[in-house]
Amino acid sequence: MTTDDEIMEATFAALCKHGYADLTMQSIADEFEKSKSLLHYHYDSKEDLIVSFMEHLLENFLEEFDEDSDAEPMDQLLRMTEIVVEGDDSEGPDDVHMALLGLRAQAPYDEALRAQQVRNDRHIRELIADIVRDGIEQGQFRDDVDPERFAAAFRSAIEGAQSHDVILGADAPTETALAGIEEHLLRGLLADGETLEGRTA
Amino acid sequence: MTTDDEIMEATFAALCKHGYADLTMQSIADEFEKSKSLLHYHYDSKEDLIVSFMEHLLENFLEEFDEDSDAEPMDQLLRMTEIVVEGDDSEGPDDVHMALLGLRAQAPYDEALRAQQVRNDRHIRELIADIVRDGIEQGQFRDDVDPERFAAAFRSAIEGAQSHDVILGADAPTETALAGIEEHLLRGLLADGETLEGRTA
DNA sequence: CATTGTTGACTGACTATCCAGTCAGGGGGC
DNA sequence: GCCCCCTGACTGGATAGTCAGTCAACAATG
Repeated sequence: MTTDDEIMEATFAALCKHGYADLTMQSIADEFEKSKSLLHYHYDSKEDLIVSFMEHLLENFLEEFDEDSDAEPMDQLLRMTEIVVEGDDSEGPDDVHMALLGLRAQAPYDEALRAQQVRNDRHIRELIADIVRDGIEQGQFRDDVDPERFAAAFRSAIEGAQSHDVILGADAPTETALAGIEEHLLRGLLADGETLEGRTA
Repeated sequence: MTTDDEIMEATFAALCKHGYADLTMQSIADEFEKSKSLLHYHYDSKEDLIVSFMEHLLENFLEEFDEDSDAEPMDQLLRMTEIVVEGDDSEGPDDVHMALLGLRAQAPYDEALRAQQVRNDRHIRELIADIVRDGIEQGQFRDDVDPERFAAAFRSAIEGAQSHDVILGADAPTETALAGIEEHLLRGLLADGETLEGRTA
């Protein structure tokens, strides 16, 4: 593993432990074996490091999701719902999302962060819209659905649910929200004769 | 206006200007005419002040929304969508939401903040579920809708859209998200014969 | 009425601590 | 020898919180 990878991991660990507001270069350094000075050697500033970390997170999500790009459209949407709202079981459940939430909240005050977030948003909405277009072409989804409009609403819903899951912790109504998204957003997508039976988010 | 009110206003102003991560007692003090020491005189600690501020925000939202509790159910949902996603025109558009986002992101690391957020969430989901129940009773909404499940999905969607609006700023697809929520979430609520025509979010 | 406490709101100066970033230099591979 | 990673000690500035004391309002007392 390269030093840069180690720094990304340490940043992730520190962010989960302290949150963005209390994230310091020292707390990042404490999470790996080398020194704080080395962070400044590899990155010009704290902001520089954070922006790199955000790119790193986006790449990770895309790798994670691209695994099954040949699945059926509805299954892909269900899988995305699952990954976004609950997280992948391969890592700590809410950790990535806690880190992400802190970075997002900082975006309005930091142009570099905001720009990265905008790229992220565009990428994911296009991903959703493409899946919807596939579903329409294959006749599984209604053909009067506007893919972009659906993508915007769907992404708001799953990221909203993700935020609640992280913010409210044990008191989050995550299962209810998932069921609601499935029933009220995804089901309306289906063409006549198609059904959600046998699939689960 | 009492001193406490002034402090709440100053906290709000400082939070909008600097974001939670860079919020200091000094930056709050700079936003009003009295001294930083006075903040410590009225509140034991920074955390204490912030929690009070969160209660203050919730009260404000409820007052704002309770204005037209006798409107028709669908109009109430549309109005809530509008207020949550775009903000009320009476104040700066994104300011409250920027402040809110920062506080939310901090909740996982601060039990007092999290507890306040949980109360907030319960209150608002019950508000939505009650509106849905009204709509069902009045025959405007389908009677096979589960109010709690809808409330969870709806709240995720509008708060997700709110977050995007704040995070992405000018690049946010807010209009598209609003249209998507209206079309894919709210329309599915309507009983046969009812229509969204003539209403707008 | 005038003097004398008393209390609550408020302040400026202070401190101990912590922060991001710097810098001179160590050490190992090529 | 020279470049590339890397380090520990350092600095100047900022931070939350403290503290002694000011000031105006008010009540009680003579």
